[in-house]
Formats: sequence, C-alpha cells, structure tokens
Amino acid sequence: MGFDVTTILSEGVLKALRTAGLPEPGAVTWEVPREAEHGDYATNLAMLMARAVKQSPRRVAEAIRDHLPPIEVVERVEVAGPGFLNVFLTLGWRREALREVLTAGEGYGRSHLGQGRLVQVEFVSANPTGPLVIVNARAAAVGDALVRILRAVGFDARGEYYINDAGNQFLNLARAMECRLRQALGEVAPLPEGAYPGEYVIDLAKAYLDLHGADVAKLPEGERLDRLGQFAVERIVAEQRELLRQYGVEYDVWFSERTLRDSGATDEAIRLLRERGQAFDAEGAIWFRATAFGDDKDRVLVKSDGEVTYFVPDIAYHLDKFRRGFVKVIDLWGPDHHGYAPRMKAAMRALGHPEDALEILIVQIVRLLRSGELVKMSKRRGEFTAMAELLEEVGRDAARFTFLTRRHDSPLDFDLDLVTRQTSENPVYYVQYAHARVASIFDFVRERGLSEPDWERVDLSPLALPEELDLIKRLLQFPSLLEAAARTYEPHRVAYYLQELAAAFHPYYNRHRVVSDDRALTAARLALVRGVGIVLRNGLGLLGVSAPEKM
RNA sequence: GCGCCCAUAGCUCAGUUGGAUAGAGCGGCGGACUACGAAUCCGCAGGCCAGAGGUUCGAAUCCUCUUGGGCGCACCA
Repeated sequence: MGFDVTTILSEGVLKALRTAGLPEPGAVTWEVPREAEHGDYATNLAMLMARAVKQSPRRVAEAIRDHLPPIEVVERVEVAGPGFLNVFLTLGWRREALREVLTAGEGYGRSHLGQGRLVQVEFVSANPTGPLVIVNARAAAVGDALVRILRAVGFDARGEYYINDAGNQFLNLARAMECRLRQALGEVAPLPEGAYPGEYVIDLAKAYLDLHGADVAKLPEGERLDRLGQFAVERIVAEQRELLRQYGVEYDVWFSERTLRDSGATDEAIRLLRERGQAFDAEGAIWFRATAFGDDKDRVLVKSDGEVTYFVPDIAYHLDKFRRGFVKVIDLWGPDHHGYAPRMKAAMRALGHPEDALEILIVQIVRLLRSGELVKMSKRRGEFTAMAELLEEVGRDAARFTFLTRRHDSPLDFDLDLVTRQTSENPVYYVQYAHARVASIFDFVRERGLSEPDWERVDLSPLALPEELDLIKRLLQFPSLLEAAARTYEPHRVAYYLQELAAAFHPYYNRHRVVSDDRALTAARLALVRGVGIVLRNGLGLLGVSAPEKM
C-alpha cells in the first residue's frame, strides 16, 4: 500500500526517545482506538516502558510527545488516560487515504504479509460413503473463506480435499454395494454388519448393473469388492464435487488415499519413524512413541494381526503435504476427531517438522432448527439432513454467510426459518443491501446523465461530516482486519466487519443525500460511497458471498 | 478417573497480541417514506462478563481453584 503512516509514526517515536535519553524498544505497536476522541492511532508504549525507566507512564508519554519531531500528517498528539499516546492525523491525510481505496479498487485490502509462502488448507474431506451433510457445508464455508483470505494477504494458499477411498470405511461401502447388487438380482441378502444402510447405495448398485452387468459377481471377493467400492466412490465423490462447486468452492487438489497407499508411502512412514528411533515393537504390534511428543499414550501403527491402523496413512499423507513444500498445513476437523490431534501433531514433530507447521482447527457441530425447534439428524435411520437440501432451501449466500457469523470452534444453531427470511433479521441481506444501495446510487447518477468523477483528481475536501470521516476510518481498517483474520484463521472477523461497515453506511445514506445540486459535494460523496462499495464487494468476495447490484 | 473446549443482555453471539465508558443481531416497546431502494433508519428498555482468589499501571481477555455444560480418552475410522 502507498504511505503507511504507522511506520512513519514509529520512526518519529523512536527519534523522540533518543533525544529524550530514553531506551528504545524493539517495536512500537499502534492500534486504532475505538473512540474517535482517542485519535486515529494510539500506542501504549509509555505504559509498557514505565516500569523499566522507573517513571510514571504519563511522564514517559509526555517526554515522547515533547520530543516528537514534526510530522507532516500529524495534526496533534495527546497524552491521555493512564499514559496512552494518542495521535490525531490531519483531515487531509484521511481524505487522501480514501483516494487509495478508490485507486486500488478490487485490489484494496490485499497485502504481502504472506510473502508468497505456500500454505495448505485441507477441509471437508468427508468419507465417500454418502452425500455431504450440514457440518460439511460449514467446514466448506470456513475452509474456502480461509483460502481466499490467506491469498488476499499474500500467501500462496491451496485448498485440498482428501478422499478416503481405502481402508475399512471403503470396505463397508463395498460390502453394502455387493449386498444391494445381490438384492437387485433377486437374491435374499441381508445387509452385513457395519455395511452402510443408506438407500443411496441401492441406486448406486442399480447404476452399476445398468452400466457393467452382473459379471462382477463371478470375480474373487477381493477384486469384486474393490471394483464395486471404487465405482461407488467415484460416483459419490463426483456428486460431492459438483455440490461444492455450486456452493462456490473449488479445490486445487483432490487427493486419493488409495494412490497414497499404492505408492508405498505408508511403509515409508513406518520406516522413517523407526530410523528416528520413534517406533518400537511390543505385544506383537508396532508402536509410535507419541508420549515423547506430548501425547497421552503411545499409539499403535501396525496391529498384531499385521494390518496398519488408520493413523499410518494419515501420517504418510501429512508427510506428503510437507514434501510438496507447504510451510504451513492447516487441517479443518470435526469435533469428534479433536482427541486425534495431539498424536498427529506428535507424529509430525517426531519426523522433524516444527511444532506450529501443522495447525488443526476444529469446526464445531451445527444444530439445525426450524421455528426454534431442533431438527433431528440421525444417520442411522437415514434421516440426516443433506447439504444439498440446505442449499436448495436457503441458498448459497445466506448459508455461507450464516456459517461465517460464528467462530469456527463454537457450536452453531442454524435456524432454517430465520436464514430463509429475507428481512433485516438476516445479516447477509443487510450487508448485501448496502452494496445494492451503492450500486443504485450510481445507477441514479447515470440516469441523470451525470458522469462519475475522476477518482485521481476529485476534490475530497467537502467530506467533513463526522459520519463521513468515520466511514473513511472504517474503510482504512480493512487491510489490517484481513491480516488479523489471516493470522488467527478466523474468517468470521470479516463477516462482522462487513456488518459494522453496513451499519455505518445505512444511517449515513438515510440522513444525507449523496447526489445533490452541489456538484463538488456530490463528487466527494460519490467517492466515499464508491469506497464503501469497493470494500463491501471485496469483503463479501472473500467469504464467497455475492455482492449484488440489485436485490 | 484423565485430557481438550466452553460459560458475556430474555435468546443467538462478537469483543482487535491485556487497553480507555463491554457491543451487535433477534426478541420487547414507541416513531420515520411526495427527493439517490423502507431488505432501511431514529429512540427506549435490557449486564455482578458463572463464582472466588491471583498476576499489574490496567483483566471479559492471562494463572489457580470452585460450580455448571459439551466433547474426546481402541491393536475403530
């Protein structure tokens, strides 16, 4: 971005400390105060230093203020409260900052925090044993927004979906397929223990028969199950993929567990742990020394019957991620797996990856309500509520935005009636309406035969109302807000910010006319309104929610 | 029993590496459309931040304990 005031301010403060004979800190941090009376930027530096220099915080702050060299954009500096240093910038500075929003346009908010570093976000990764459900929709909303936000702040972020097309879950699906196939051929075949009861498997079996006939029944069991299972997985994954695409989620990589196993990566994972002395034999099994890396107990890698546990391909998979060059791997898991996180992190540490290279985020459950009453979601009885139905009922924008109005690790009540209602009760329309209003103002300008001002040259000095200066201030907070959302992996901050921006814009619109006979004032206000529109659009885009011109 | 997460307005939740007077939506009550869109706006009411200690210039935020919830603790995935 153009001129970054905080670095200029920091330099000034450091210079002041030097001339005042005070020690220099490693860094000066600036925050944007909540209250306008507290200035544009504030630092708590004096309070942090007070103890070390044995002076009262206010005295330190006063010393800094008195020795501060003149800075062009600084109107005045105040010492306030227990020792805050409040900096008030000139109105000219703030207005010129608005111009930066306008010239940056759809690039406004982007930064280079990530320095192009490669990070991965793996999310949803549902078992390919049936349709996606509501929690998957939540994970998809969070994961996809995270990818978009990380990209905006300069990371090379990739979204990935892990397909569990091997192992026991796969076998259970294959057995269900086999049974349904027999039933379709008229045999009396009971569903085996553990096989998936879902009715969709009946349709899949019929589809297989239509395409490939019944010859598969003559194959040996292993090959037979393999073929049927793979057919089912391909169909189910294709459906999941299409549904996610409609939801606005495009993955960079769909990663197959089967290919991982076939490549010998699982054996290699065990070998690497052995080489590092972190695997040992006991009671006829092979164990990972997880307790050496913070886990509660050691974990079995290979069972005494010779089969690997689920843990091993998972280790191999994560190892593969790091081999592909990711400096940061972020996994979104369901709450039922949170106990699994310590051993996964332990395994990565055992294999030489830094503690924080793997980040595991827990996406909490979604409780579905209708008119305030809980909708039961029982997978066993096959009456789970599918993601497809959710999209059909509430739509992509409302669904995504609603999922992003909570922290990802907080349980969420999703009230279908409330989310469907197109009123002020629903925050997504509140934000979108603000954007549509901006668009309609420019429609009005065009209808009048007026032309848009040249943003490079327009005189912004007519902007003087408190609401106008407040709106600019909010627009200027957008880039640092994105960085905070990226650093903490909390996309919901963007959703809240947008609601607050809309909540500042609507009253302004209601109280003051943008287009008037005063040409200079109109041009300046159009610039402000355009700025609001730009940030609303960019912000909604990062959440995967549309920014409509009309509603 | 051990571990993780949580407790903020009637309800659902925010609260910017610990910052100045704790916010929003919904719900409740009362108002505003002959000018750019009323899916909007204005006003009122609503709080012992579960409780008790501690850390310090300062705590909803960090530490300890208590109470009350959710989840996890397999040679399952």
